Amino acid sequence: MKNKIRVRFAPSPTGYLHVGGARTALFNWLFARGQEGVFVLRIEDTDLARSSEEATRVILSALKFLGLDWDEGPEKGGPFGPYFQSERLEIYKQYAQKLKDKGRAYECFCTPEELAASRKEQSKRGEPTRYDHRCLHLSSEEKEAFRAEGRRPALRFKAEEEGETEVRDLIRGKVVFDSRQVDDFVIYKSDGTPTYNFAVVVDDALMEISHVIRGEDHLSNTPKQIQLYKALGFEVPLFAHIPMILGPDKALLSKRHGATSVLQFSEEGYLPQAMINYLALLGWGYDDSQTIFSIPELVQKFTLERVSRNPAVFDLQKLEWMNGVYIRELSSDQLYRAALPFWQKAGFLAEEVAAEEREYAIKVLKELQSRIRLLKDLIPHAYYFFRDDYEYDQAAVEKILGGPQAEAILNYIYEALSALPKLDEEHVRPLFKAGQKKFGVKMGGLIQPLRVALTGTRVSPGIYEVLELLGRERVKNRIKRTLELLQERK
RNA sequence: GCCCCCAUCGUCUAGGGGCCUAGGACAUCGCCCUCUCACGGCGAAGGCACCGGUUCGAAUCCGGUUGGGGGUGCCA
Repeated sequence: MKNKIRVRFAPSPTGYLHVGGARTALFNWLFARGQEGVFVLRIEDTDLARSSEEATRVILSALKFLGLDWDEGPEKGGPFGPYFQSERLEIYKQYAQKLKDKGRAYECFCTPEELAASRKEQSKRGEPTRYDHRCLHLSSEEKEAFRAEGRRPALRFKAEEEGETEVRDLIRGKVVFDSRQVDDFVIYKSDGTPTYNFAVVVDDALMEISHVIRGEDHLSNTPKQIQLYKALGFEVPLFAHIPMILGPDKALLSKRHGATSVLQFSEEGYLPQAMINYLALLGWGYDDSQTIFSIPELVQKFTLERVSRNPAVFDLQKLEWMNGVYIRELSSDQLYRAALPFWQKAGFLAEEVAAEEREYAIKVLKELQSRIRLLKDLIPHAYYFFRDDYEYDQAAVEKILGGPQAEAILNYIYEALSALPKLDEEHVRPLFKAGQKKFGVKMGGLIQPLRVALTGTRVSPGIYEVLELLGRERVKNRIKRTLELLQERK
């Protein structure tokens, strides 16, 4: 069981799961699934003030929405638990003590103000900002004096004084840092909780993580962590730092660029397959021609070697396009199930849907399927299929129904339709043909006024489909209502 | 300030010395299909940041410049 591939996703529950985190989770998941490895989920909630259970729940449900299932972690357990850092505090304490015993950690009584002043000085002199070792050789008397002042010490790691620290990165190759860049950083805060850099090393080592796949923002901190691994006698894992995701302005993607929460995308009607496919393509590519990948295909084809090194701009338009692709791939039953919550929310369908209504809904969906990119588009696009109280688009009324013949045309269609045995293309088409001659217009000259009358808009599925779906009663009522509207306008 | 990473069409990318007069996808524009809108089909425009090397030959290798991103916290 040694040398088994184990990866982890370790979010801190301080908010929702954003697309950057989702992409990191995805790459870990793909790597694990493709290598028969284990995907661990660990919650990094050491910052009690900012972490919440609610955020944890939201993150879990976002991962579930995407279909990124974990082998060990919350709700699952596993042999390397607990998987919440807040439940591992005793463990960190032990390893901190170990460092102290080895002389690789020491108490520091400096105040934040003192540290800031020192950094400012160093920066002014053009030197790297690092801890000045002020508390490295404190005598017990000096420590007592500080304690008497009421100062609580933090614990600092005694970093290496010289040499180089190498990060072996599967995506970037060997990255070398001058060890002097690594200062004596804090591993335990004065409030008695471990810092990120310390807890992450202890956890990754104890959980036997073989590959640390995470955002590039962690690359610069990696030498610190490697020094910790070595000081603690742990084996150093392999790293893979994946590029950041940026907004259109090339700044780090954040809320101010719009929706970045996975669950929010779900609420707007993005499909998980589309999210996965799009996210996979942000920072990873396969060959020169393929952009649509099924999830099994991604699992099979994903490799860290093909992850790109440069940051990627999040392109919402491409995601939307891709969502449209996946919507068009859905079977009518799948599409119905996806649409149901949206139409129920809009009041188009009841909680319990009768068989007949379901059948009607599926027919409407069939017409709308190629016309939408997000499930939420289904609400405005389907309004007139479910409700009679649609509004008329003013521009459409002006332009299409404003002509001198509009009333006559609608009257003609009203009469002609009433006489037809069935409102399908076969029966209706000849009627339009005749109308063309009668009014000296093209097909559109008849169809557009009818469309506006029936839907209130200039955009809809084909007119024959609309007629058939609405049925004779509704069609007649709507034409009549439109004619009344035209009367009023005079 | 110091350190690290990165650099191919507007965007995501293919490319890893000659197969490149640089390929694909989204977006844009045009044409076709057509009752509108989509879908679909066809086509166009658009890029190797710059400067030096190395080489018979550089998008590809090396160095520098510039630009972007990240880190530098008792946040993660």
